[in-house]
Amino acid sequence: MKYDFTAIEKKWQGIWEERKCYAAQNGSDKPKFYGLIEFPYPSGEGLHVGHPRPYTAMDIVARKRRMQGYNVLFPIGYDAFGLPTENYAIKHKMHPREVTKRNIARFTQQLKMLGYSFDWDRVVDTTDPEYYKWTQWIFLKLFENGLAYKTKMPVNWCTSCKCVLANEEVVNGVCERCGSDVVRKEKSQWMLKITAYAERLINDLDGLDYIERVKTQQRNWIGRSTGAEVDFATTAGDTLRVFTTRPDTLFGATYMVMSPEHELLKKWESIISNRAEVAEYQEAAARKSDFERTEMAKEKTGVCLEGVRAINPVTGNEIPIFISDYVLATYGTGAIMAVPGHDDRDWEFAKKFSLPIIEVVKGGNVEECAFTDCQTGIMVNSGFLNGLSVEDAKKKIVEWLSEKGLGVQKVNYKLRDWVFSRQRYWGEPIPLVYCEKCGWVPVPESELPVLLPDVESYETTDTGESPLSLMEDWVRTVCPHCGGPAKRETDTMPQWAGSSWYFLRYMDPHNKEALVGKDAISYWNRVDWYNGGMEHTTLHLLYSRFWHKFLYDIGVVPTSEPYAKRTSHGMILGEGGEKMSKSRGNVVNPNDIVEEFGADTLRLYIMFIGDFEKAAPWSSTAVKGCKRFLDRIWNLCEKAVSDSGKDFTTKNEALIHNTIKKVGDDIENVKFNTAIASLMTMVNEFYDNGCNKADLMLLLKLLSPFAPHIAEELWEMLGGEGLCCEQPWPSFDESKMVESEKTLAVQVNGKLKTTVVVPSDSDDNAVLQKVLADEKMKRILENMDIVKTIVVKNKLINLIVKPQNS
RNA sequence: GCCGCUGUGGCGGAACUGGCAGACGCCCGGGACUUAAAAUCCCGUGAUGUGUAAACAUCGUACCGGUUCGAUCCCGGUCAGCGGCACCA
Repeated sequence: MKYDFTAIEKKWQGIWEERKCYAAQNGSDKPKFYGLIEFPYPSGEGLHVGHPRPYTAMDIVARKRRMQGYNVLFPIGYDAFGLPTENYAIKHKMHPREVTKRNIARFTQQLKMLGYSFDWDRVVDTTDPEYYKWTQWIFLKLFENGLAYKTKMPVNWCTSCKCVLANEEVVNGVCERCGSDVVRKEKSQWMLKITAYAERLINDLDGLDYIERVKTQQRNWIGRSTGAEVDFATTAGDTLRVFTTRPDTLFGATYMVMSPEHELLKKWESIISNRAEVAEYQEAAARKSDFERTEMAKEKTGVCLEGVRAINPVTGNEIPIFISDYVLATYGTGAIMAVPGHDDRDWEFAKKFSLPIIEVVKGGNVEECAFTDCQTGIMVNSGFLNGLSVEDAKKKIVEWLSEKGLGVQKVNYKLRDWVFSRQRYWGEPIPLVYCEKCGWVPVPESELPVLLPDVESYETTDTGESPLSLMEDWVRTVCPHCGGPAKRETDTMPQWAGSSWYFLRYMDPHNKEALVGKDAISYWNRVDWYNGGMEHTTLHLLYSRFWHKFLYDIGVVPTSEPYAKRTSHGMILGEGGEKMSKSRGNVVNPNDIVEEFGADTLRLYIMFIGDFEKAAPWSSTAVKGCKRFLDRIWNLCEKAVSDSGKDFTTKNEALIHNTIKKVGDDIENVKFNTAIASLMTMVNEFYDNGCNKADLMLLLKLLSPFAPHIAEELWEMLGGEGLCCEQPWPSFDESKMVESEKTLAVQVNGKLKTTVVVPSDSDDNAVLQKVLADEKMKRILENMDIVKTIVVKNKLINLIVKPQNS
């Protein structure tokens, strides 16, 4: 009989579904395991060959855990709000809901085709009102707790999407999604105060089992720096406050710089004598996008304020104040003290404007360039700090400043609050109404969800308002507080909203009373293992940690972190090593692979392709190797059935036990490629030295997480009881892992000469005698004295020799 | 500029804690089976050199140097590539 993968895969998918093999039990006595993958955005293109990489990986883990006796929650859902769907709907004059429904149906069919052990009774869809009701509920709680606020501010505006973007969505000055220019625009926006959680988001990383590069990237993004705020008196009478990480260099501060947007400038308008020049500079800066501002970074520009000067608190010197766009309004206090001797930017600026440069940390030549390598060193030209180390100087100056009431220690973060409104249709409506009398009022919980109205057109408006703003009947409402006339908020939430808590809903997806029931959350607790892409590290992963911490604070969830463990997979590249994309025409469709080779081969290949954590190029020829491997197993099993009278003996017991251990360990360490390689080695061994039925059944159990369909079919063919996927995971016997004989490397002066076979754990002398008896070694050692012998047990022997009589 | 990662055959990639570099797979070559092809099975396959051959020698993990009996692995330096952040004071 031939390996008819198409029929076999259909057959077992049907059986698994019918028996509900993969349904998770809430409140079971078994130990629980919650494995999570990032739910897909159901795009119109359907599943891409990149999707199966993380899915198969976690499916393997989930299947192994079930065999190990765990009650496993391995869910799937759809992150279905978002712009591509909306744009497609506009173009084809369909309702986004219809487009979404169609795309989800396609994804579901494709995912089922790959044989994933998802619990299909727990599917969530972020666009389902039963789901987004709770997204809105969380927003209301954030609002009630002062973590959602509306403010007029310069925002990132995508010129093509006609929509506001979060900082995290702007990449190199362009829109992360469409690549169009992003400009700054003053708009009134809903914001979430993620900065209030900056410290906890950074500190709590320490206790998590995340791969290091995820932690590093999040730390960099949050960007903590410790320093001090220092107040400078000015001749105008006002205090100019700055943030610095180097208060120790205060004696070297020879001028100040304010951002062009600094609010003191308005106040000083009347006393600045060159206000026309200042105003011109401010306007020019405002016209530039953030991107242009950084592009211009090469050449420093600025204007010196005439009529106001600052006073350096330690030297008492009057120093000039400049405005320059190299100082950001949004970081620190929007003003700096410039220490040109020890900061590249300040140095460059000082040179251009001929400002004094003072060395305050010994070690460089500040006339040549700024001496920035000064985290350690000795203070000079610094009055009462002279002779101190940088470290001591920092302490002393902060003490001195706080005594005088001129400064305090201060921690700053790069992280900004999260711009949470979008001017688009296909998102969750923000559940607030605006009343002239009462201001912003939350929609009562009992009235959730606030449903998306059916609009005629989803086109973006020319005014930059949400399409919902044109639905006057929907917008007009009554104030829940005073009953007077009020208007609904017409902006919607960003795509990241629904994905910030979806893993909680999986625990209890049909609950109508709460986003997750108390019993469900106390049983499942949190995600044990979450695998996802690096591209979400500073977006979804950070946002969802933030929401989870908030939900913890208000008592909804029992843990302050949502995910105990985070791993990440590399991208699947096109055949030539380039990124797979429609425009390059190198996209591989999983349907084609499944049709030609079967889902098991695709699953196996996508895991065998290379290091899971690194990018790997697709190879259409290498896929065949995995198909061949399955064919070889198929043939072995067929032979075992027809030769059932004969009893083969397994010669290599150690190999079997080593393979069990290796496959198990490799799965835990996301080394799927080497796990498969060791299964291949095992099969090769069976071909060389024979095997019996029991050996094959053991092989099938190890294979089943990787290639579950063929494993079931062959399990049945060999007369196995029950389902292969429900067998206990094989255990290994440590004592049987050691081989009776070892092949040792024999080196002379560190160079390999030959090998010898000795019984395991032979003592050093026995090894040496064996080596000395070897014909080849006799030849080599002729006329040589052995000076030293090094033996590494069961591994190698190294003889250090020198010629005789020398 | 700063932070992080990576560099191994024709290709994808292995190598535990410093101990036989190249597992496993692809490609390629040879053989068996076949009328033939495909499929399958068996053998070979880092480079160079010597040898009819079995075999042997030398070189080899980006490059230069160091530590060590022994280095893909540790240390110092250089080069190249990838990713993140980027005027964050």
